[in-house]
Amino acid sequence: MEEKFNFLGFQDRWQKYWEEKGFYRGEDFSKKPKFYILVMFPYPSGSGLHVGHGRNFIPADVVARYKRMKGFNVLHPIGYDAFGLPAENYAIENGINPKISTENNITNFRRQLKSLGLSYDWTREFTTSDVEYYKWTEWFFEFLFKRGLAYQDRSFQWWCPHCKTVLANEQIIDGNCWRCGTPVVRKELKEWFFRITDYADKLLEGLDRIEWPDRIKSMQRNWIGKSEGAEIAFKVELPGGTTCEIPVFTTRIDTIFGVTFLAIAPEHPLLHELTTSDRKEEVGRYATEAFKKAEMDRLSQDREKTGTFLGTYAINPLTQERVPIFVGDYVVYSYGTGAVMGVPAHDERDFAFAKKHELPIKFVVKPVSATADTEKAFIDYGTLIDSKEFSGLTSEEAITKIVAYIEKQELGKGVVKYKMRDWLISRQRYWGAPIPIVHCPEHGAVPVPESELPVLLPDEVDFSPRDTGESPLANDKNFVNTKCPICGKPSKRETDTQDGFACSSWYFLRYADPHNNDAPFDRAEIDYWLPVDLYIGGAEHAVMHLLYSRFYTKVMRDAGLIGFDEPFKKLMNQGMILGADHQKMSKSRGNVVNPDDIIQEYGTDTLRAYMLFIGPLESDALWSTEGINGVFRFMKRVWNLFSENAKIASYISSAEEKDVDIMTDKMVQHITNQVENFKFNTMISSFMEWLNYLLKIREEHQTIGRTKAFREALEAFIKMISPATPFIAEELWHRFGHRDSIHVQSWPAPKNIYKEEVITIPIQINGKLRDRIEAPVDAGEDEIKELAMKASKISAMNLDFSKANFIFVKKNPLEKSEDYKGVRYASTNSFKKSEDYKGVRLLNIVIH
RNA sequence: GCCGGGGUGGCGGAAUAGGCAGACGCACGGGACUUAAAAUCCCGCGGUAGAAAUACCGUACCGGUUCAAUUCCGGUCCCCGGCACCA
Repeated sequence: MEEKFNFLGFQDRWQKYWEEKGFYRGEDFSKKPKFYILVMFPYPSGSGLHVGHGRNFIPADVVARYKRMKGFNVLHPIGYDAFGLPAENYAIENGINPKISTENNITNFRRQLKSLGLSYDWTREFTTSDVEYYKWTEWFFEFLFKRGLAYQDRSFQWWCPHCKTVLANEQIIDGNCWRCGTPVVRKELKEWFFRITDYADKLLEGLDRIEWPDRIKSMQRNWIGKSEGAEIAFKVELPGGTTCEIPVFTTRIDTIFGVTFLAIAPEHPLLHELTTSDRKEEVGRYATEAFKKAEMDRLSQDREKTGTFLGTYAINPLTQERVPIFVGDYVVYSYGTGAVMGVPAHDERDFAFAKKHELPIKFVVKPVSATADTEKAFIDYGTLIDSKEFSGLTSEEAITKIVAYIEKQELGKGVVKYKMRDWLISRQRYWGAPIPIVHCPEHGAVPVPESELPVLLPDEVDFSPRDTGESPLANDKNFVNTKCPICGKPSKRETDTQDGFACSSWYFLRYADPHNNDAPFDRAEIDYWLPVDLYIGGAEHAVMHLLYSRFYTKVMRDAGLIGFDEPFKKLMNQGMILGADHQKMSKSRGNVVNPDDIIQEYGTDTLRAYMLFIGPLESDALWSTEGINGVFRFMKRVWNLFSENAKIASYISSAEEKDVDIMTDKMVQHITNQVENFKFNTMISSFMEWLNYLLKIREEHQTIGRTKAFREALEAFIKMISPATPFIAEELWHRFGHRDSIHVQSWPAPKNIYKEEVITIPIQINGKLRDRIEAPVDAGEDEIKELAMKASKISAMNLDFSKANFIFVKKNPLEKSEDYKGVRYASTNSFKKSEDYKGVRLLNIVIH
């Protein structure tokens, strides 16, 4: 009886061995081609890893290990995104400094990551809350500040009453805080922003050059929200006899002849100036109501189009018509100019507003074919009517011509607007990278001199957050009080800290040169390793981390700090692992599965193989105990066959060796293809098929198990499965008598000693499978035709082949590519053309 | 509403680029081994009809192109994700 599959007996041993040997270190400036594979680094929470984390880390590790075997110099690093609220909240509740709890959590994370057999370069590990790291996060703040990309602004911000901090627009999901789900409220505060909007166009353009999922690209495009239109000013005669102008933004300047009113947002600065004295009370009441409503009804879908007349009129610059001006809360102040021209005939919202306030509806664009329906807005492009000299033009033509006209007449201009806002980066919390700014009564916001960085986060602080919109750091007099770097006058330090996303916006660069004390990184190291070749992480960061990182990268490139402007060449989003209740795994739901338990029961290799087998990398998958059992059975069968075969000392020969060799070659090609295409679930299936084949042929032909071909098949198998199941592979490899590690072996290539001689060809009659024949691999069409007509099931059909049309589907040898892309098939519609191809793969006989 | 993705057995899923639908695994049913159970091994497993051979139907639905469609085209329905009064 063979030895039991005792995985715990060798896992730790090999883990130590690999680390001592340093196999997984990325070698700076190696002559080998480099491959940088990165996973989104984890937040080291107190609850440790759950199996869902493996959904990301394990496939990435397979790629890293595969690439090493393919001769690449691989950089596969890991670190911790450690600044953030959970550690701080824990500190508040338990009085333990976040530094301590973070260190403890990381110790646990590191242990768990190692137990998963992940082949990280541990020499490059860092934590964003390390002084050595956040010094450079501060440095980057100043870098942006000096380039005019960081500024302070006092305005209404979204405040999370639970986290007691402001949030960036991207960090509000459906009106709630992205972290804790608490509804956010408006608060007027002076905050720090990064001018990401300056990069809107570059962020948009770069998306065309990177290999990212469409979903993420579309979310970013959506978020940036570029729209091209025109800005045009409407003149207003004010009650006092003076005049002013209200600029409006529109993407439909072709509808300007249909303007019947103007609407401005309640926040509009000209609101009171534009209101006649008899309307002041009413308008004031409306504006106050609107502000209140803004807090409550943010989410309501179809809000009523409320508003009220200001008492004043604006002049349509193209028609000189007088139109009433309204205030209406359906106008978004922060977009465009905060004022819109009301064209009820051609905009649904304006239509609803006009109906409610009994304003005229004037159609100036008619549909090209169908007749106009005057009971609703016609929002499509069409042909202009009643539009003076522009009548008869299509909307497209009219937009170009009217923009040209207003530019010539200096009434307005073509402009581009974005939905994206600047990134609000200050947080009123303790556990983050300090903002290295000193507020001097004379010189204003002054950056701390570079030589004095870092501004250290004080250890002894009263962490309690405040509702005032101040950071707990404001409690620490020693921290706050300082001198102005310019004039030396008593000044106050900035007490807000940076958004955690500031830390993660450049961490992928730091791995190239993680211990540099003189700079965030050395340019040569960056030029060697970056950009990241493959980045794997969750889709929840689509418009946060992934957008911010691209922004940082582009700024650095513009400053000449680095030589590329897109940090992540290829991006993949792993799906989530759902608990037994079909819900996302989380501690609060109580459906988490701890990898420690799984490893104890089944071993790391089984866990890894199951993670790969569970489904396509990008889709969500349900954790199932039955499922992992199936994979465990597979691992045990691998163990039994291989450990038994390891005892064979001398080989005999057998007639079936050729079959085994052909199968090995097929599988080598097939599995290589699957890894290259990240099809890990079918890759594991292929190993199962391969094992089933080996067990079956050995069952049928006792001697085959003792041949060289069989041993070679097992060695190819074990090498190729080693990225997925590194422990069992290493153990069996050594049992096969090898002294070196399996993880420094080369990836197998097909041997191509034998070619298949006979293949099975399916025979269809009128497109339906009726029989199969065995034929020589390069049999000609006539030969196959004869065999097909004689095939038992076909001949039993008594068909009249004289009128039959024979369609031979063949493989095309010309298109067999070098890179194991597999054999490709071409269907051939003309007999003439089919002469160019060899090797019939399918025959369809058409008889009518 | 707009954008993106999807719909295949009881379940997870497979089918590389139009060519054998359902690989592989789970669950289930039957059998072997066992005093018995677990473990392991063998057989079966889309639907309908049939004792069986086999036939017909079948990849959300309707239609089209093709010798051949899960795959391509047009339309419809449904599900998931994102954005949403953005002018």
